Formats: sequence, structure tokens, C-alpha cells
Amino acid sequence: MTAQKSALVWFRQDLRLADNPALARAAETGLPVIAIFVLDDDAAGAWAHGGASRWWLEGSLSALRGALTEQGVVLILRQGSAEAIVPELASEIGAATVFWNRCYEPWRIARDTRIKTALRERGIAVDSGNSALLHEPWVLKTKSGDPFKVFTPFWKALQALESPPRPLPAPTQMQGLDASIPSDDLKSWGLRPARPDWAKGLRDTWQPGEAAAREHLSCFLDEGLRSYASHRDFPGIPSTSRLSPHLHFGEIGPRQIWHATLHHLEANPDAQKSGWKFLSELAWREFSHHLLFHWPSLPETTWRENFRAFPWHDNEDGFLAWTRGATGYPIVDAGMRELYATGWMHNRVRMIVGSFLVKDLLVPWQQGEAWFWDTLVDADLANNAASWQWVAGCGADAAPYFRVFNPITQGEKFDPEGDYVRTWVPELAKLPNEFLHHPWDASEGTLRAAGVELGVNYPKPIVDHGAARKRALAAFEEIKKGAA
DNA sequence: TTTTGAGTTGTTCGA
DNA sequence: GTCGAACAACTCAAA
Repeated sequence: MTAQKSALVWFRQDLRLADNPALARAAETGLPVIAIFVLDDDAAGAWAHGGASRWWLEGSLSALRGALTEQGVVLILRQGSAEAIVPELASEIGAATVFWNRCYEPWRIARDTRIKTALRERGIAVDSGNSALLHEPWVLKTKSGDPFKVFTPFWKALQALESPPRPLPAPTQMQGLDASIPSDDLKSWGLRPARPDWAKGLRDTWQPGEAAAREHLSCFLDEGLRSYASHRDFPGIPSTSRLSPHLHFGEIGPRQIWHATLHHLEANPDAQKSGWKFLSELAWREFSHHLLFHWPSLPETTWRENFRAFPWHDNEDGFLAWTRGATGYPIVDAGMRELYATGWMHNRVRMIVGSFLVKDLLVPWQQGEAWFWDTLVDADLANNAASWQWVAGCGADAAPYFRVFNPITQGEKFDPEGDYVRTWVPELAKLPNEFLHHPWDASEGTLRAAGVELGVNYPKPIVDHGAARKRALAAFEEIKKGAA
């Protein structure tokens, strides 16, 4: 127990110093600042960090701790119930106020509300800010006061709003708390895999942390933005921002991205089209959070009620083949392997593999959602849930069900030179472009020359897409009948 | 209240 | 090879 008053900053999904309202407000108090991060898997339940996210989290926390230490602020690490730990630590250090930035997962909202009450009962104030969204998810409403269910009007309304506040600078004049407070050793949390060590691809691909995130944004604006609109759909061309994991962990904020992009456009008016396309993708992230906020069961329950009777198949073998990148459809397998190797998948390919799982294999979208949750470094409850429901056709503003992606056509259209497939499905690398996306149509001689033996070193297609498409449309007819 | 226009990302078929 | 229409209605959001 210390007599000295202090300010406690509780870090969650805002692992950065710049544009961090909670940290900035704590610094403004002039009181000694102490920071905490709590790993609270039990409270998260099914939505505790998946494997790839845990790998990222360790890097991000390590970077955050380093950056805070440079400012003289200690980051305390604790594992367990935040509901018990945060109020207790706040009392122990004599915190006048606990600062945090709001999170929007339903379980966090419920838990944080309880913690707020508990703190106030102890005479400790709570100050919460917004670090995660351009605007709070309750701000945008239709003229009749309802939440939006369609993206385009949501996006128009967002553009009509005043620009989001300019990002805050990182606080510089902070004073640490002069006290010795026990903290876990980050390594003891076992966030990174040891045996087996499956994280090599992640290490080779990513650099978690605020500094890396900022560098990443700056490179993207300088080198990638110009061609974003025209190249973003081609997974073989590195043209997307790849900021999603940094955004999820709050190593960079959407307001920083928004203003940096607008600033870039001032000097580069020819990038207007790409710039606004990019910002609209940021708005999709906002829209997902808006949906999750207003429909908290979005991650679990089919949003459109008439889809609840959909005749899903119990297709364990199909699901397993999908997760392993062994469906026999090269673009699908390439995507699933990219995901497993790097913790990330190109957006266009996410749609293709999602459509394949849900429509060709008739596997419930929640199984795809769960796999992505475990394997994506950018796993985000709002984005993941909204996107899976979108691709399944049961979400808000969903793809019409009859829109079934054809994995061959999509491959030929968006990976015409086969760069993407050859990278992730090397056993097909020697096939000519003509057959790369449908190797089963190649002659024996062509296959032999390319070293491909279907059913031996590359699988035969696990379903016939033409037949699977018909089956999916028939399943759709069934729920239509049910609704009538 | 009623009307009106529109709705991220597609595929197939037939001319 | 290319092009336009059909695909299925339904719901949303604003006027």
C-alpha cells in the first residue's frame, strides 16, 4: 500500500503509445503512471485468443513494454480474472483513476461494466476513451434512429460526419510509479509455441509492435496506395495494406490511418480513387463493429432468421481437407496454406475459401469462423463474424445465396499468371497456366511433365464444383420454402 | 404511410 | 471471344 496517488492505465486492444486516449489522459493528470495488461482467457470463453493471435500478442506486449519503459512507465503483466485483478491492483497502488480504451466484444462490454462499478465502489474513478474506432458504434444511425444494416448508406453517413478527431501524440512527460509491483514474466504465459514450433512462417512474415505498424503504414502509403484500387484483388501482387493485425491489437489506430491517408492524398491527388477505396475498407471494419455492437449474438447466431433452418451437412472430412489445404482446388488450397503458414490470407482468397466451405461443402459458417479465429493473426471478433455471415449469405448486406464463387474462374481471373498458386502449392508449380487452376483437365502427359500425380502428390477435387453448386442452390430453395 | 431506388467483391447461359 | 440478361425476391433507407 502506498500513500502516493497514481494513475493506472489498463491496456487491452490498444497496444500503442501514440493516439492512445487512455494513456494521454493518464499522463495529463501529472500523477505517476503505471500500466497493466491482463491475460484473461476464462472471461473470453470461446473467444480467448487463438494460437496465431497469441503469437502476435507476445511480440506486441514485448514491444509495448519496451516503449513504456523508455518513458519510465512500468507495464505490469498479470494472468487471471481482470475483474479481480484490476480493482485490486488499483487499490494497492492508490490509483485515483483507472484509464482504459473501450472494447466492443459483448463479453468485454459486460465485464468492463462490472469492473467500472467495482472500482467506483472503492472510490476509484474510471475514465474510458476511444482508441479503436473512427466513431463509436452507436453514433451512426439511420434517419429513423435504427442501426444500419447495409454498408453503402452506412459509408455515406460516415463520410457526411465530421472527420474523426486528429490522432493524439504519444505522451512524453510521464512519471513512473516508484514502487515494486509483482509482474508475470511474459515468457511464462507460453504465448509462443515451443514444441512443435509452428511459428517460423509468422516470424518470417510479421513484425508486431507499434513502431513496425507505423513503418508499415508509411511504406504502404508511399508505395502501395497508388495502385491499391486496381491491384487489391490480385493475391499474387503484394498490394494490400496488411495492416489488419496491427489494427486488431491497436498498435495503430484507425484515426491515425484515416488522417495519414488524407494527408497523403493532399500531396498525391492522383491517388484519390485508391485512397478512398482504402478508406472504405476501413469503414467496413467500422461497419462490422457497428453490427456486433447492435447484434451481440453475431459471432454465434445466424443473423437472418430464415437461414436458421439451413440444411448444413455434417462434413468432417470435407472440413479437415479444407483446413489442410487439400481440397484439390488450387486457389482454395493456396489460400488455406497461406493462412496456416503466415497467419494471414489475402482478402480475395478469404472470400473464395469461405464460399467453398459454406456453399460447396455445406459446412456451417461457424466452423470456418472458428478455424480463422485460431489461425489468423488478425482474428477480430467483429470482422470475422460479420465476414463469415456475409459470405454464407446470412449476414447483414450479405452476398445473395445464388452467388456461388467458382474456384476455377476466380483463380483464372485473379491469379492469371498463377504466381499465388505456385507460391503456396509448389507441387503444381510446373503446370502451364492453362491447367493450373484445374489440373484434372490436363492430359496425362502434361501432368507427368509437371511432376503432378493427382491423388498422389496433389489431391483430386473433393467435390465437383458444378454439382456442389447445384446442391447449394437446392439447399437454398429449401429454406425459401420453409420461410414461405 | 407509401413509394422508390438500390444493394462489395458472381456465374451461367444463350445470342 | 464477348456481351447482356437472368438469377429471387426481399429488405433497407430515405424521400
